[in-house]
Amino acid sequence: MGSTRDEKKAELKTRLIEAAEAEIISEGLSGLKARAVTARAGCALGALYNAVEDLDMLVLHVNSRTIARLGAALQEVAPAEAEDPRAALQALAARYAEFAVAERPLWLALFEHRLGAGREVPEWHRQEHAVLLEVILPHLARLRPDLDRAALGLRARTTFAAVHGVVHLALQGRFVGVPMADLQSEIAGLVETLTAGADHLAVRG
Amino acid sequence: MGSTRDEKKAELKTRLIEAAEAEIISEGLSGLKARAVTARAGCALGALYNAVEDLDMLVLHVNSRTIARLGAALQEVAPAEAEDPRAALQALAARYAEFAVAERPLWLALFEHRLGAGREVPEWHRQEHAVLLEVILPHLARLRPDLDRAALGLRARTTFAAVHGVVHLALQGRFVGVPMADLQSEIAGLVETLTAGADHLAVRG
DNA sequence: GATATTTTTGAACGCCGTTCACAAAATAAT
DNA sequence: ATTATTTTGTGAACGGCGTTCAAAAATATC
Repeated sequence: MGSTRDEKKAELKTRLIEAAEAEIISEGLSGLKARAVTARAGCALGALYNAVEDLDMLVLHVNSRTIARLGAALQEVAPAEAEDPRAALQALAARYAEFAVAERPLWLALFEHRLGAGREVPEWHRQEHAVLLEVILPHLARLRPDLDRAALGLRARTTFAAVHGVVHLALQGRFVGVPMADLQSEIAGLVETLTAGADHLAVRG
Repeated sequence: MGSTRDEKKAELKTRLIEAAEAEIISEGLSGLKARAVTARAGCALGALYNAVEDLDMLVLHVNSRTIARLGAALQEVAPAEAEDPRAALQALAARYAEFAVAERPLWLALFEHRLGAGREVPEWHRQEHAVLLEVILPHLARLRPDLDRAALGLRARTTFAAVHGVVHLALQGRFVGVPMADLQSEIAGLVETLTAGADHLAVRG
């Protein structure tokens, strides 16, 4: 049995990630405590720092799982071969908001977590966010045949960020945010305006 | 001298707010420490809790000043009587992004600060954010005469949040964010698309 | 000047993330 | 099977944090 050690190590890591996920769900990201996580995972406090670098990295692993689920949910709703790009973008935005509302604490952790001073998000995790742009890109490309690849890449980021901003401010309950009751209809209105404008600008050149 | 006491009390509070502002600028919101603030303000640690409720409330006072400056900057750039609503919205969005870039730590504090569990942002501070919507509303109203007052109020929130989202993700340096070098041009493109779409939808009904 | 009130002070408290000397366990070597 | 070696688990201890509070200093009132 040359693999028992690595197996147990990986198992503990998984248990810690799941415990952290559960803690974020019930207590929020700011309520995530090393002692509570290790207690829930059934290990000693110090074991956390053997399994992962520190608490920040544990959050990154939770976020990694969340974004995988989010990406899957988005890819499911609007395949790249979909006929109508406007309908596809509407479906994507609606699904994005649904996910954020349904999994609020985990979705918030995705965007509100900050690494300690001077530390950089590792590249493997940065790349996981690419799916958020990839699901938009093909539909946006059909809508704006006048834009080149580079401009489309930027516009995909901008379009995502616009919808994201509406969802984020609403979920935070900020004064300037849209009330939760109007979130889906406002996002639909925003995407309608964006796609109408895109169509108009593309046709005119 | 019947007023010396209240004067000194208010003076200390001001000094603490200014010290907190300076600390946020140099260390970021997460680098704000009670000991550093009181040292900079030239008072004892405990004095902070006599001047304000706690550190969170001190941040709220800093945010109050920031949003006043931001509101003034926006009102200056696009008076409500401006002729062209599309140009006005472009100018507002550009100015918003400029302010965020120029005062990054303070602007971030405005949107990333969270009160401790269960606590609510006091109403006086919530209302201070209204200016962000008020500067948009008249121009949006001209662009969308088909919408009633309630729908316009919601759409102002949505429009603000869309631009805000692009700026926020860019300033955080997130993977999905637009590169800082392209921020202004992407915001211009977003507003162009939004206003073109709004115009199109309003004309058709 | 004496008394009452308010403000200032900084040591102390409890909680936090993180470390580390040590114990236990698993693997390797003999 | 026994010993040696390496890895993993443990939890007390550390330093830093926001916050509190009894005592001291400062100010107001008479």
